[in-house]
Amino acid sequence: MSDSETARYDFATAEPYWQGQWDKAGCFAAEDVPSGARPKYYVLEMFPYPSGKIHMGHVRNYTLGDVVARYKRAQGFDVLHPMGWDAFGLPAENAARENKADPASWTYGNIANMRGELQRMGFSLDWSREFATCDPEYYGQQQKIFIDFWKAGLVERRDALVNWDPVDMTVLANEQVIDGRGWRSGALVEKKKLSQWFLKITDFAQELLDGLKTLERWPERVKLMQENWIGYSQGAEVYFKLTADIGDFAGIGVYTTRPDTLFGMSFLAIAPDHPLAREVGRDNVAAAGFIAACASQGTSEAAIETAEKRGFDTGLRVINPFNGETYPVWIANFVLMDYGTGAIFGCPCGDQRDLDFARKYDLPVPVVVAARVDEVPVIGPKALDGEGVIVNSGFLTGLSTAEAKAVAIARLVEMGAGKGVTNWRLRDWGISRQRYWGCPIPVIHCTACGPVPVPEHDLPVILPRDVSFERPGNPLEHHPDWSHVDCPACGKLARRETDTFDTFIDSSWYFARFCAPQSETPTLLAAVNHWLPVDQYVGGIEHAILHLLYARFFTRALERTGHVTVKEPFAGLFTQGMVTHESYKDEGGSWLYPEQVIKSANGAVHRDTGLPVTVGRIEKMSKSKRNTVDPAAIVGKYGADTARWFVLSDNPPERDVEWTESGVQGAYRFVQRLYRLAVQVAGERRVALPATVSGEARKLRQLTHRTIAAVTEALDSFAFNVAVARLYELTGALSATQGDTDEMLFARFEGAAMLARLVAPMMPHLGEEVYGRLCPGQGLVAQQPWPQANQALLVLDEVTIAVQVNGKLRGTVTVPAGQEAGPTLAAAELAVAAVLAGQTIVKKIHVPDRIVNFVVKP
RNA sequence: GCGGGCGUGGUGGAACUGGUAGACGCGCCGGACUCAAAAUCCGGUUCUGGUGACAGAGUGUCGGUUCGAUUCCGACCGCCCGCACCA
Repeated sequence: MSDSETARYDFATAEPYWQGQWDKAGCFAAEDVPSGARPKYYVLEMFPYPSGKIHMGHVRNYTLGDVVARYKRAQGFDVLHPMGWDAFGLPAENAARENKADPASWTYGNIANMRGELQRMGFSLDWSREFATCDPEYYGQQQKIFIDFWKAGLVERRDALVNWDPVDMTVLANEQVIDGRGWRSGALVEKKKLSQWFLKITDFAQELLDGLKTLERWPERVKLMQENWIGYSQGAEVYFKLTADIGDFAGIGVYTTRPDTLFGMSFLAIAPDHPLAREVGRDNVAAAGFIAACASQGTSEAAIETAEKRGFDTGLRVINPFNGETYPVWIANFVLMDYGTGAIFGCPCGDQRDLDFARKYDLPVPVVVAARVDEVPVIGPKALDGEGVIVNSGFLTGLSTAEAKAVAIARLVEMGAGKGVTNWRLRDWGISRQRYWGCPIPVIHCTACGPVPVPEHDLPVILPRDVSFERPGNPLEHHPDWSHVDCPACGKLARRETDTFDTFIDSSWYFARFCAPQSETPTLLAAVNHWLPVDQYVGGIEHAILHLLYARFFTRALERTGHVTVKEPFAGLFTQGMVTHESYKDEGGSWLYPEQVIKSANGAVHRDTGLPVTVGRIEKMSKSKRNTVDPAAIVGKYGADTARWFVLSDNPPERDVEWTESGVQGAYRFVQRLYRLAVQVAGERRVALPATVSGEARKLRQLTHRTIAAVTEALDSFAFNVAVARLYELTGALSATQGDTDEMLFARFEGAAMLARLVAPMMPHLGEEVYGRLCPGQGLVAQQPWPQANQALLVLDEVTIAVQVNGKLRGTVTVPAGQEAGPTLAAAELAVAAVLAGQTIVKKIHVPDRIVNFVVKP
């Protein structure tokens, strides 16, 4: 055999060929409502935004999911593994403004290109389920869902303050406001009150919190982040009477988690945008000035001055219900209007912020918390915000802080001055966006009837394509006639809502639509009933809160409105790390692409100029730093399997992986090595399993079966890098074997065939190629069951165990596996006789098949 | 500030419920093949001392529990992530 010529794996031919074979055999197609009896497994990766090209993050994300999908399929599961496009969003509008491109054409063009790139990776996807969220067939169903939510009381319309960019004439998300200016226009952002649609996620706050406990296969830190975001807190609402009414106000409601410290009150503070503050500002110029100063604080100087607490004494006084004394009312910049009631009672001894404030304005600091009853502490610069004993507090004195909370609340209720309440950090979800490229909100505004839902027979409300991006602002508002419609209720001329949905809605139910993407209802109950929840969801940690929380809420709302039958969408979640790369700068400080840099022993130089290049930090691949590697180029040079193998092999998938050229070359070497091995073994004489297998051949068989067990365990626990290591090991051992006895030929063939099947979830094309050569005519690896380790071969014949003296390794001894203590200890003693000479053995420890330890003294 | 996580060779990392630390990959060193190169194959590679068998040290630092600690406990140092005046 001329191995140098024939034994070169031509991935460029093989990869498309096997993709065609899978397609022809329908390997990855699932049914909406399966007729078979196989158990179901739904694998889903977060679907991509169609930016135009796939990047390495996609390669990693979809490779991880694909390994799971292929592995579960081999284990006999009926696997659903779909793909689609998160296709609405601002980049399409920006492209329209910059290149005069139509957002729809731009988006669908990008999708076509990315679909091709994904298909070249050989992912085991059911492409017949593909959809884009900008398809009217999808977003029309979403409009139906919205109307159902509305009918179920989960939708509200109310005024809200938004970040308004006066140049772009659009609403900005918080993260689009940089130093108080719009990220695109650079204009100073205004706070503007707009009538907006809200989904009542807070109705589910308790359920969303409790539900986290049921998510056993979610990363702890994601659950913790959601828990903090939901922000459960328990406390009391306390009502303070004003000594004199002002306007319509006779008193102020305050939320506190520390009703036990009410006797330690020093002042009451309200938020600058509290209605009472505005009332005070009406005829108090100084107060109005302070309030205005606080309002502008939200912008550029905010970052600098955050720590500085400032206040304004209104001159008003309130009465503490517990001790009847009066306290001043301040307006304070650190009190937030949208948490609790927008007002606090200040207890400087038990709260650091209150203490800072009291010190600054020279307010009293009554001491009401102590470590012990008989010890009244002196308050320095630190407040006593922990647990303790209540002192100087009338009927609460002597109680623990926990007891005092309950007693205080009971007394407040008795007095009619307050009650125990639960508070949440979570806010309702504002879903209106003044944007074009999104799902139209299916509402008609009538001056007589108010907002009216678009009747179901008029759905979908289709996004018009004849829009102009010449003017700033939302093109839907400028459209000559789109918004002019008759009111569905009274028939008079009315106006269509021109806002579109937050695109997070699009991704909040796509997993349910994938179960039956052609359904004429948003979901097909029989299908979602079968497939949901998603068994394994894979995506980036950056979605730990928003997307994953919205999807959890949406699923509960869909359940309430009868669209799905589960409460949690994702039973298992895996969050993968980022793909990183070195960054490079030339002498002028400009970023360089990796392919512009040549590295040698004396440092890095520019490919064209030969000038020195600075090698910078390893950072997440990003276009701005030019440290990107294009998957298409890698696939062209090394093939899809090499790219897949590399992203799996280098480190645990939850961590960031650094893309290195030498690492990829290593992966490519392995591809070729495995292929050569297979060609060699395929050319050998084929024998049946001999009656007995011993010696080297038996050892090889044992390694093969240990590898099956180890790879199976590694895949079950997402330890793909460990699976890779075990496969390298088996390949190395197979290459090293010699001899052509029947037993060796059998052992080698078995090892190679198992290797093909074990490697197939990770490198599916090579797996087919190798399996096809070894086992011609036996079908596709993609349709083979997962190999089972032969238990008899997992039991070792003999073991080499460590022999320690006083816990230090002094030798090893090889004994039959499972041998009992007596003979093992005797052999061990012999092995370390030199060390034991002249010592007295105090104790002999024997852990079967593991270790022997002699405790000695002179 | 609050909450969470992580520290292992030159490097990415492995190590089951405490039981031979460094699997496997990358890099590096040496060798084979070749006119040469590429490709491939073989050997070595934690550190220190020694030609060597071997000896000593070693999983961020210090201490504890144990026959035995990368693993368990305590304190400290460093790095990363999330939230951020949430009353």
